[in-house]
Amino acid sequence: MPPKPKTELERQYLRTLIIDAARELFVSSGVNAVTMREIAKRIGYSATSIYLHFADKETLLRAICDTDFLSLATSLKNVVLIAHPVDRLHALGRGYAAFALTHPNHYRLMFMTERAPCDPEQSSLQRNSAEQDAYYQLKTVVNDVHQAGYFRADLKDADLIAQTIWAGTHGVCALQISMAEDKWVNWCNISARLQLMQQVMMRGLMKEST
Amino acid sequence: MPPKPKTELERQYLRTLIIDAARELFVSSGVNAVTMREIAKRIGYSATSIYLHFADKETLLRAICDTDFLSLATSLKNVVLIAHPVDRLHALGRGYAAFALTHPNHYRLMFMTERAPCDPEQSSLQRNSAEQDAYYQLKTVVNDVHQAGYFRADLKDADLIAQTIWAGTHGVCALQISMAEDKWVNWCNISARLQLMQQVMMRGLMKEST
DNA sequence: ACTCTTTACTTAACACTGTTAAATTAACAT
DNA sequence: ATGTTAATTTAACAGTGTTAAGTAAAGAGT
Repeated sequence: MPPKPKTELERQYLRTLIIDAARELFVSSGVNAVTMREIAKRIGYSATSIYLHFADKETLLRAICDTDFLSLATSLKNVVLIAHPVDRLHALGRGYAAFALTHPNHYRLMFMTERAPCDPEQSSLQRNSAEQDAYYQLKTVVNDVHQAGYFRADLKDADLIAQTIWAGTHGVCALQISMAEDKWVNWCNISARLQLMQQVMMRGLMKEST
Repeated sequence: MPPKPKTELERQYLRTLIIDAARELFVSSGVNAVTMREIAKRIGYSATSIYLHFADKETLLRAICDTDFLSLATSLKNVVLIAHPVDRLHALGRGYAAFALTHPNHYRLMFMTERAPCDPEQSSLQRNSAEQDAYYQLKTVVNDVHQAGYFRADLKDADLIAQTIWAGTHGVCALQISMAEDKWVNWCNISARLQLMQQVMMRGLMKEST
């Protein structure tokens, strides 16, 4: 049943219909379970129709990624309401980890999967936006803590500090996601691991107080 | 050209021939480039012959993994020669990161890829061996440092400490491997990131000295 | 010497994948 | 009524992991 010329809005609608179906599939069964034919079946189209909206599977996955980056940033947006900058940093870490562990498949796709490097030029997201760029959010809070004079005197590069904090949290989450079921290691409780990592980061980066 | 009955030794030889060919392929081109047919072509056999030695591709990859776990442990073996336990811990971290960054494809396969959980029972490696188990090596050194009284008083669980140190180093390496090319983030020098992480870990975990 | 079994291996085939080329069919413009 | 255009589908290609069925060589038994 072949239809009529479509408005831009209708195209947009179909586009998000595809993305949503693809999401749903891969959230529950991982990226390998997502096949073009399966996505198509879900939305009642044929597989080739997807190619009218996305150049290939990689591009489609990237589009999912983009919406996920946005939802990560959105979920972290409220930390700016917290008064004390160090508390903000803590909250950011907890929020980030919560996102990673409640959406492991998304997290894997966003930060752990081999993929063509993201080109900020052609992303739908805005860089250095407090609403859309989680890395910018982190860097902002790091800057706040820095300005407030909490970091050790020898730490001056906000990017370096931010990337180290990120790496620490990412390390705990990533190991949890890909190795938690592995019986070789006697894994401790994930909350304990997260908490100690936060503690270690803070103690390691900040001046010794009291 | 169909051959004759083979001795156990000949079977072993062919097995490692397959593993080596598969390694070579995936070291240079990543796991997706490794196809059964391509491996077979390399060693002059047909694809189905591989199934006489490995149940499926997953099992073959796991076998590669096992040899890589061994080579990681081997590369770290010499740190026991270092006299001071804290220096040992440092060296372990550096050695681990060096392995990760010089063998990114292996590292990805070992620690970042979705796969059926490793069952220690049927691994060819020995757990809790100073020569074959990198996690055991780490835990041993952590215990040494603990016994020498360097860790903060509230830190008592050697597994938790070891897993946190691991996560920190893993975080830096993993982000480097999957995101280094990403232009969204203004990445600092990888050595600087590694060094700061080590520093932060040490400062965060150990008593304040001098 | 001739069979018979076992073993190592290959070819053929299946069911699936992403992707492209070639129809098909509906709506619109003239 | 005709032609054009756009949305969609079916058919097909080249590739994947994997299995079933065949083939040929070596050795054992008589």
